[in-house]
Amino acid sequence: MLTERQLEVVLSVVYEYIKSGESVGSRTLSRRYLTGHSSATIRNEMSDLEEMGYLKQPHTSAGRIPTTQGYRLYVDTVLQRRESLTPSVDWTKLLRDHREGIEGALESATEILSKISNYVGIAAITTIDDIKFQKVDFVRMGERVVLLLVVLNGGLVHQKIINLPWDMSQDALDDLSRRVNFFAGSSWNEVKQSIMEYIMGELSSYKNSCEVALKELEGVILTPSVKVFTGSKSHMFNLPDFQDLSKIQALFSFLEEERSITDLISSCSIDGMNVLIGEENEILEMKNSSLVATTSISNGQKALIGVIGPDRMDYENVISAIDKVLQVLGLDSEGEFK
Amino acid sequence: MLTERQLEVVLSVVYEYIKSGESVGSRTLSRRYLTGHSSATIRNEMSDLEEMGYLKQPHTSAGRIPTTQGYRLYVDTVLQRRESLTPSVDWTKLLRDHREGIEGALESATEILSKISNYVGIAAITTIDDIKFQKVDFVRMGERVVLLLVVLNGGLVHQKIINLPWDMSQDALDDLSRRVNFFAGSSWNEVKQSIMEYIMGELSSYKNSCEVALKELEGVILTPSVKVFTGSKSHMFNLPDFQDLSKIQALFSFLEEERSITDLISSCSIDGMNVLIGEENEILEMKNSSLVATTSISNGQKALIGVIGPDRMDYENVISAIDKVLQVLGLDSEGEFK
DNA sequence: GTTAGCACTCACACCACAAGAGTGCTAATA
DNA sequence: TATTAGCACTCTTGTGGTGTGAGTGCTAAC
Repeated sequence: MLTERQLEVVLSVVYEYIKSGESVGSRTLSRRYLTGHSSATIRNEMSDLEEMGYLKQPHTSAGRIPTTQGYRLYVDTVLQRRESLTPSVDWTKLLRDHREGIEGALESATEILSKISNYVGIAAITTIDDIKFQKVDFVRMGERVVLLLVVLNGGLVHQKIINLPWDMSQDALDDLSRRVNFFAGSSWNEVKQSIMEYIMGELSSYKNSCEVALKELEGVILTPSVKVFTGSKSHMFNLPDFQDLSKIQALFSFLEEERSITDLISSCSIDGMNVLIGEENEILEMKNSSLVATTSISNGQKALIGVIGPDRMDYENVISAIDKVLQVLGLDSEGEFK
Repeated sequence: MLTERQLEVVLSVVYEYIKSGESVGSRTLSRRYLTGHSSATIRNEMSDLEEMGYLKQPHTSAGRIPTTQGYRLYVDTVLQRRESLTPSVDWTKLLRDHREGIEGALESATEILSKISNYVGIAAITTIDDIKFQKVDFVRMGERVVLLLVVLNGGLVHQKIINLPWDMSQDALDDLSRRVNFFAGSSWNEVKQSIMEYIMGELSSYKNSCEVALKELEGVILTPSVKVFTGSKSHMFNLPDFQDLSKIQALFSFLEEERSITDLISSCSIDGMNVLIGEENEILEMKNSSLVATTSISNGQKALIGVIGPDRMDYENVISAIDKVLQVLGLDSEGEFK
């Protein structure tokens, strides 16, 4: 168990290291944070804390930097003490005019988070079980080629090109759409049966094509799909943590793979603020980086908004920034549009 | 005017420099390319060519590297010698062949180009004058909130959230959609008048809201919009041209701004293969980079597919890669490519 | 016009050296 | 017993000198 003073040493090292980016020496601490103690005393404490796993030295005879465990202690303390701070930025203004629907809103959110955190904002939205559709549209693009548009309940729009075995006129397709849309808001399993009956009856001349169309529709609705958004990234080059080409390349190629981001996201199991620090991440490319993100579920969709940055991240600011963005988006309360 | 031998020197320097990435000396040339001449002779030629602006020295007493003018000579020679492959591409076919519509097809194209060229594939599609719509849909998302979906003639899908002054039921919205869709395929100016009349008559109870809705629709249809896609980029870190952090940051932040890419694209005026080398680019961040891209117009849309890389780019490969990608996208009717 | 020869230049890698920051340890101190 | 001052030691970083190799420019000979 840590003494009060030891805790203070760890927190000070983390705080100072986050601020400066350089390893923290005993003298700095004794002058700025623990003014009542000499550097020698603190040196002894630091030595003990290194043995306990909270601090480490980048090389012999350098100052100390936090380990993942040290960051963890800091973050847990911060999260415990957290009070919603007053925003220094006019968020509402930034997000008010997201005219591009939920996807546009998430994209704006990542952009804002990138800007104010100086790290990389990310967001994702995925459908979870028993999603309902709000509107379906079949648009004839050419002979036997149809564009399928599906608006899901939360406002997500999916599009897919499908090929039919037999050509259908736009009128016939409209007929089909109308029939399907009659069930808008019901869950797919309820819908399926009655539509099939209808096809067998009134639309039987297009039976094959309709079956294909509905099969595709079912695929779009039932297949859980993820959409990922990332904010601007190029300012990461300026961080001292990424002066090394290979490090920043690792991060960038990681962020480029949608697949790897969805993996990362799936490790956010807590319903609320998730903080994954450095080595706590399963994924190799993230061992040097951290993820702070909140998840929230509404309308059959799970959304995630967060920030990826170096493990030497300004967790306190990032956490409150995410809080504020969520608040403005209204995602923490209801997934409805205002 | 250049002598035969001078031309050969320039082309050899460009070729060798593209291959090796290091400045090319007179001895290398005399041994590998112009075996009939001594290094001293070539030194003299190089000195002349430097004065003429085709070559330059990174520093005194180093070998020569091409100037923009040198690259230009090389590219023009290559382009002249190339057997012209399928020059025009039917973009509409692209759409049919890909599961995710034209946007998905373009995205795949950038991914493929990134992979096979080792630079960055880019693509863009933009509407040009008098675009026609194929289908319009108004979907009620909440009180006075409507999702507007527009499918343009080429298969581009636009979505936008609009706010109405008065609430409209989904039935009323369907009514409106149906009426608008009656004119699918006509140009907007023809449509506008008759729809307005209809609103004034039969839909007059929703007059205000309908006017707003149509105004927004008009905006979506008439405002020229650009969609930009970029392929994977992180392999660019491996190029010797971007070992400098500041250079690669410049490129990445450039590629991150959709705005700047559209600017770049608009400078591709030739209908066919455009090559913009280094300083030929208007844009500051591209002075060190080059763009190779083809444009083509069909269905009221202008599409572009190309590659961005360092000015020391393997133009020959890139040009044939783009040719090939276009060919595959245009000819393969089953549409699955990897 | 072409070539051999030679002096010169510059980038780069290597080394030694000094300065500075910070540690660990020991002995003195409250 | 806990704390502190003092000191030797370690390691990074920056700097200047030096040697090497690649390549040029120039001149004189072919």
